[in-house]
Amino acid sequence: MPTQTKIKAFDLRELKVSCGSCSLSHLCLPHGLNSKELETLDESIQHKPSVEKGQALFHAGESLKSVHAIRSGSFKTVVLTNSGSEQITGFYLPGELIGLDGLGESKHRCTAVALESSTTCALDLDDLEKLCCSLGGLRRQFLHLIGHEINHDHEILLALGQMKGEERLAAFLLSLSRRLEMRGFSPIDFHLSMPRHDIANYLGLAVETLSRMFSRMQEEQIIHTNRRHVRILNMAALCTLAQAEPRSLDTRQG
Amino acid sequence: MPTQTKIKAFDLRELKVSCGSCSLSHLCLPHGLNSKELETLDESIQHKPSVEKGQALFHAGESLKSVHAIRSGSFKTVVLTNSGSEQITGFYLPGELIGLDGLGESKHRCTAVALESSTTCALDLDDLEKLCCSLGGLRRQFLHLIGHEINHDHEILLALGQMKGEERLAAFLLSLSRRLEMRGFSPIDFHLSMPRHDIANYLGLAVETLSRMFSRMQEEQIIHTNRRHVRILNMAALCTLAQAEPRSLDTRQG
DNA sequence: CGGCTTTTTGAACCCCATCAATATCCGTGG
DNA sequence: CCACGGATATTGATGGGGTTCAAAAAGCCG
Repeated sequence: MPTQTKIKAFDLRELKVSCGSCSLSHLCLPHGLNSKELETLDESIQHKPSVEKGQALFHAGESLKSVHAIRSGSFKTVVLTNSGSEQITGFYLPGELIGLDGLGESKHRCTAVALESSTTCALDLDDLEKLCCSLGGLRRQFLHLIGHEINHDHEILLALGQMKGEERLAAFLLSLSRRLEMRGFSPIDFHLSMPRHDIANYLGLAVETLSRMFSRMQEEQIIHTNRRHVRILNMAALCTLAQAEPRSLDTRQG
Repeated sequence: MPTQTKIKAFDLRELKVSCGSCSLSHLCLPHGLNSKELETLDESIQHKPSVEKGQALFHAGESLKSVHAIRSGSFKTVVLTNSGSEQITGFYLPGELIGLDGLGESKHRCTAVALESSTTCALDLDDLEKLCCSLGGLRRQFLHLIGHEINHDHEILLALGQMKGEERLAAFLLSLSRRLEMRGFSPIDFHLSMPRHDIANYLGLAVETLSRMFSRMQEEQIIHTNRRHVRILNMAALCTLAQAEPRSLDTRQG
């Protein structure tokens, strides 16, 4: 704890990396930009110090100055009712944009909490808007990322509205698998950065029910799981459960 | 039916109205633009013939050429699983933008079906992008409407994940009430353009359950309802049920 | 009126929430 | 090194909200 501030100061220098050298550029805003355009984008990006596990990147109600691209780690976004109950609206992995929900009222509507020690890049919204005008590729990619956010929400809507507990978990694991694979990780053997409680909330289930679903899918030899570690044993069965096409939750042929 | 084509041809001329004279301009994309800017926007807008009840404005899988602003009537958007079950992701009223979910892959991911005879304005996406560069107000409004779409999705997520049946219905009616009021209609006495079946699907309930919720809220003197007609008798109680602040589902003080 | 869709109501069952208890992991300190 | 406490996760038992099956009632339109 006491040494943390020193480490942070060090990191701040270390983190002065560019979009061009970032391993996530193909997923993030830089996608499709040439090296000159990347330089322009770089100038508007602010590399933030790490957010520690459990800390908030931003809170609901705060005015929206910038959107954040995740560089490492992971986040959850939470909205809450006046009665105090909360709903997790998404989990965010490196390369994904967080804070888009604030565009409506120029004010964050959810709170973003780090699931582990994480780093982000902040993109000033005014700068981003201006850049979008001069860089068509950036504009298109920004809109694509917005579209993905909406699509993702619709997928969960479908899960919450139509699926049974086990199917929801299957869809969740499949979505995670696919996204991890895009980031160069194993799609069949991975670590969950969030506790059961968060997954349950996200999927609209009680923790106990979720735990039973994990156990049942283990009995059915679909997955092997030990706490936060997950290995997918039968991908086909998982897809069937999730009512998805083999090896993909949301990619459609066209 | 046979006379329809003639009527359509007539309507096409009739519908050549401008954003400036549109009663929805304060809610729609024109919001915040001056008269000169409105003219520019008008040139990119295509007034479409009416879509009849049950007809689709666009289908899932079609490539995304434009987004649509609703001018009159109402729509539902539906996503579907491979197993055939479908989930309604939203109901759209005049002044609202439909088709934003397609931004992700430049392809519609949902099907938009008219709930009644409706008219729309089509905005070519390429034109809209270009206009957003020159018209800062338009750009901001476009982003706001996108933000509203995301916020709305998160509200339903909260409803599906946290609320009981009766609470979901309360939240739904309250959201509708507020949106109708913004369009100059009575917020406590209105007509539902969608059947029970659609509301039930949207709220993740069985039709029978939804019908019981309607009946129960009538017994509780919170609403009076006769089929598609709804009158709100006890707004405070409705807000309490929906876990919302009095007279608003999603507006926050700040 | 007759056939259709839409809506409501009834009864039985089931999935899941809830309450309760145990088990496992992890960090801290003895 | 092990003991201890707290957070996390699993498992069991019970009950309730909602689905499902079934059917009647009410509107719509020919």
